[in-house]
Amino acid sequence: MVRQKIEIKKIDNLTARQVTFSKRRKGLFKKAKELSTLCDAEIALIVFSATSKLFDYSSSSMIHLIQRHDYHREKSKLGLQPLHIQGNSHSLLSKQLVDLTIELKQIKGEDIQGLGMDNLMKLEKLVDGAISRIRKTKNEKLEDEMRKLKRRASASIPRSSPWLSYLQ
Amino acid sequence: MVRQKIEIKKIDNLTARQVTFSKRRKGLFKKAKELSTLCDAEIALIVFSATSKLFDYSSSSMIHLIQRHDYHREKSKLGLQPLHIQGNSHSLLSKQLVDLTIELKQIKGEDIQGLGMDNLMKLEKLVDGAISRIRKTKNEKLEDEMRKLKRRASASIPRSSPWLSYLQ
DNA sequence: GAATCTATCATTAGTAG
DNA sequence: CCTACTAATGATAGATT
Repeated sequence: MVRQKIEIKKIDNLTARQVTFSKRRKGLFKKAKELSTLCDAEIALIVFSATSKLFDYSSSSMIHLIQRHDYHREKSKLGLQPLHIQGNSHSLLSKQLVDLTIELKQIKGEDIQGLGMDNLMKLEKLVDGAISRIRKTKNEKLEDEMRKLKRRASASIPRSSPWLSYLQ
Repeated sequence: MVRQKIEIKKIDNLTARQVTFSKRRKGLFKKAKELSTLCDAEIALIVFSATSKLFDYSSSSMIHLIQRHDYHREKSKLGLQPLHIQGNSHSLLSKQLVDLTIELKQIKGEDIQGLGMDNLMKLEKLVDGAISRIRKTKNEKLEDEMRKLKRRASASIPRSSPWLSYLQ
């Protein structure tokens, strides 16, 4: 038989429904992954079959995405409680977590599309500072190692040894 | 121009990425709804754009699905706590908070005395990547502004206007 | 159930408005 | 930010194994 266009309502036939579920589920997950890759989006997808089997996918961590989702709702829908976090200390923690996560991502140079020029320049300055501190520390450590090496060397080798003179 | 098959990796061009995001996101939500209807499945879909905008869909209640998801994890991954339902998740949250805070400090180049050479070099690499991404984004934004300006200019000003020719 | 096939339908890249 | 267009790619219904 040739393929028919189907109407979007529950498929009556059990076997046909299961087959379609398996095929379309696969397609859906594929599309979700593609969107995440192509457009740098964070995606969480949860699917329960009619028989309560779980299938899920998340481009990063499911907990993080779900918390971010809550956080968003909390912010936007005035005063609406985050959905599954009880008590204020908890939601405060979760808010801090989301804020920190965002800050961290931005410092890593991710999720910065939404920033304006001014914030981008602030970020650049911050990261510039970071890298110079990191390099400074690296150099200090290197010099430290050098000094140790040198001390050990001059203790066990005659001072006149020519191949170490460049350290002195 | 004729359509090309595209490879699944992050789209470079900012505008193209946004357009594709909008189109494919629409398609993804449609497919999710269809699957839910056709096969009687429960589905939750959360999408964050690169600019941190939230889009979501749930065939029933989001909270219900998320809790069901947690419950499933709890059962299957021996003893792993449900992620955001009271009780111990509090300590889990605060541990994450502490870890994140430390990571953030170190990326800013603070509190790095205790690190070894290997970790310092990893940090340097990370921050190097960050700064180039930040600069790239800055440039994209600049170019975008330029393009807009240019378009507006050529639309409202006779093409022969000499003082804008450098933009063309 | 899963894999394969293929005619058909559905989505979308590239572009313009 | 949409909407619309079109040619091409991609997904899948229905059947078979």
